[in-house]
Amino acid sequence: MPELPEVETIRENLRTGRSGNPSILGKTIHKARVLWSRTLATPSLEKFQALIPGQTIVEIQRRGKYLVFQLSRDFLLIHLRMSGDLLVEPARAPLHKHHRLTLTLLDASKKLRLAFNDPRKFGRVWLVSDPDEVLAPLGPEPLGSEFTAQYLYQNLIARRRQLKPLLMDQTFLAGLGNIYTDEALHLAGLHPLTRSNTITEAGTKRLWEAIRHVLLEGMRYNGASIDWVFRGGDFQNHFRVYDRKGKNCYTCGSPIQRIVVGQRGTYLCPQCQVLLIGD
DNA sequence: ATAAACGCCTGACGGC
DNA sequence: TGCCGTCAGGCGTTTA
Repeated sequence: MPELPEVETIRENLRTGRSGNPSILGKTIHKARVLWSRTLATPSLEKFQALIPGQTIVEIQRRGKYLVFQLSRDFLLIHLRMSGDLLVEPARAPLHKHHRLTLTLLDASKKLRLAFNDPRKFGRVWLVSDPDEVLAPLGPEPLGSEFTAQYLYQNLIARRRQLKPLLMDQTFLAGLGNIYTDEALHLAGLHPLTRSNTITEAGTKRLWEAIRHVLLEGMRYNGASIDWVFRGGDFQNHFRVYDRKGKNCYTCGSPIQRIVVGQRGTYLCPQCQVLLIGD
């Protein structure tokens, strides 16, 4: 579900507070409850419940699609996968059916609860002393200084993969998912099945700009809110191709096509994104 | 090296 | 109304 812009939106809301709830920065964790055991990737339940109490939330970072909670001693990493979300609620509120892990937080005035809600149970939580134990395999941040058009070109031509699955490979680039990849490829005028080694420098430049553009646009609209997981974003009203099968391309008017690439629904404009057979 | 198939899960939706 | 197939913002493992 959430891709980089949605994760960034959640991070910002947790840091600054939202809808009546305060920021969770500076709060101390009192108790951990794990309601679906597989949600906890590491360590064991016993160690987790022993290590968490007393640790303060110092800062919240993001790396790719991971949320990285810097605690006073350890790091708490959360990946929301397809359907996860993080909610701040009163500690005494009834437990929602889909809550998988909760942390009660001590506030000066009242008790709060940070709840990991995840209907499909794909999300995972790690408590580690070094975040690189989990994050090391990730590729660069698409909005970071390391990710230049030249870097992208060199790495695209070094492989012979289909563009879309390669862009969604988190070890190649960290943060793009199904929606933003389709949006970026359309904006760049590239077919998702294009072989990465056949791309031109000009095509790479368009792709690099498109990736950054759609991510920044997504963040500007606080991410996309689709399906039953509503988080207040608005980017779903600005999709150019995603979920627009049969509707007209805003650029050329052709009907948007839906194909399957790498087992994922893929939307493209057949007029704007022509597959060039090369190499 | 690359990619397909499948598993992990619940829920919404459309067709009959 | 109920049943069934399909689909869903992700990713790890196995197989080809």
